[in-house]
Amino acid sequence: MGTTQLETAPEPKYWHLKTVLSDALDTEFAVGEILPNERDLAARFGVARATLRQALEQLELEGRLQRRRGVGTTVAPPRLGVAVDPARHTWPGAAGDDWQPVAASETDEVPAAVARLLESAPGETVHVVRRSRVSAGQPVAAELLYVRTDTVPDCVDAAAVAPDGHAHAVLRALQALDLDGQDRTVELGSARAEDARQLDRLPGSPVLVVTTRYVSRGRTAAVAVSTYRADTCRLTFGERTAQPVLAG
Amino acid sequence: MGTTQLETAPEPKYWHLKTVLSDALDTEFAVGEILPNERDLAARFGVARATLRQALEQLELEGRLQRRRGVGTTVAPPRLGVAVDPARHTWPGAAGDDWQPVAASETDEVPAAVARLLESAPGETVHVVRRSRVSAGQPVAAELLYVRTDTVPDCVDAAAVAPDGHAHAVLRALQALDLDGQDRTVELGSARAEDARQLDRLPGSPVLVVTTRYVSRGRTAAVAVSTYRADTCRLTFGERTAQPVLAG
DNA sequence: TAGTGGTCTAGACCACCCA
DNA sequence: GGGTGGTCTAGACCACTAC
Repeated sequence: MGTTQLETAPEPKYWHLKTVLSDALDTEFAVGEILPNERDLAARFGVARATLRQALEQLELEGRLQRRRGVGTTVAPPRLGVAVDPARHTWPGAAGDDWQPVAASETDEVPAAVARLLESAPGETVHVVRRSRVSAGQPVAAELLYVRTDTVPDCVDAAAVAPDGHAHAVLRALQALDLDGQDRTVELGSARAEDARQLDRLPGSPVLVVTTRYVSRGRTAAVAVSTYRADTCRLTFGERTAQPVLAG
Repeated sequence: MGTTQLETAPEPKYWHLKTVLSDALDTEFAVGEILPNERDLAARFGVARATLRQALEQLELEGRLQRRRGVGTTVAPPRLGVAVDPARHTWPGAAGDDWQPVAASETDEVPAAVARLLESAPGETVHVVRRSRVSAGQPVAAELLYVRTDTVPDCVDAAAVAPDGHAHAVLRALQALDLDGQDRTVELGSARAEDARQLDRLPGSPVLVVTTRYVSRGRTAAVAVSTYRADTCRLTFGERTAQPVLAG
């Protein structure tokens, strides 16, 4: 055994590539700068395009790169810190929140997980309000807010009154109720078609799914499913919002 | 124009495959059951293995599947709800927390983002404690806890005293301090080699990175970077821990 | 040793953006 | 129309697990 090989870890090519590219991004590129195209990069590193893409995908996942079909690959700015409920225990739609209602309707198509949280019977209809959150000029999150019909009884006819009045009627009705509290979960998901469109991403892009439960009079009155772009967002809890990022 | 084609959305094959597989998982498979291998599945659906894998990767990302090299692909159980600080404002290592110290040392290799939070000078050494979190019998998170040396001055020599005493000495010293508060961020990352090993995953697997800042006497005393398995974990904030999942 | 998922290749075509 | 990233193919070999 002449060859002393300590830890001949056969590091995958794409992994090594990712490291090299990551270092290059730190030292040789500025935010917003366009990288060479994938075919050229692959040739330069002597790998197949698929392998190069595997490295780029990881870097995009970590928020280091931004890729747009027909345009190119650019160096992404640091992730945007977005506050998830700034410790204000308020209903959605309260004065000063960062969401804009987009549409609203009444439906009985409630995802099973949401129906369970709402304690709604199968087939029971609920209000559903689609909202959008914009921060620093770009869309960061899409939301579906599910509200039990019986918690906002005054809204039953309000929908018919104004063309876009339904969303506002529901949100306004919520403000009048007591809010006992809220709790929240965060998990990884992939953007469904409609959310992806709203977030200006491709379907299947990684997203952070925040599920918020609003409790009133000891019962779950509403459930919000908020879908944040995982590539560009850093969710913040508490006071801090400024600092950049650690990922990867 | 005889062909009336409303929205001929050319849905990618892997996307459609994902939908089909997802439905099949709901109706025809039980948790823990082993799927046919990738080559057979690809043949059955008439696609290349790479395409089939693209669908499987998404389903794994959403926590629906679990894949292990040399073994096979199994149906994953619902994601595990793990509480991220149950609203108890305590130092890490407080009685009853779910973390186990693994190792500790003093180092000056502090990630830039952490150094910024700690307000530590470049080259300044800090204590770093590696911890592990196990829930329901499986590892769910790996953590690196960075503590300013000057906030726990009694630890300088404690490290030499006991073989594994360093970690405990640092954690014990923290308990004696006043804790003004903490704040937190959550973002998507990919597991680095050491974390991946600790989490029983491959390097690069998607993880949820929780960065917690501990403030004492108006200064940042410690920063914890906790890396949770994104495929198996749902982070919970607040009281709720039980309910299953919505993702994808 | 046989079977699994993980990596990699060298092509091809498509959808999209912009000049 | 030319260039970009996105999808897809049909192979090959490797690393790991279990028998």
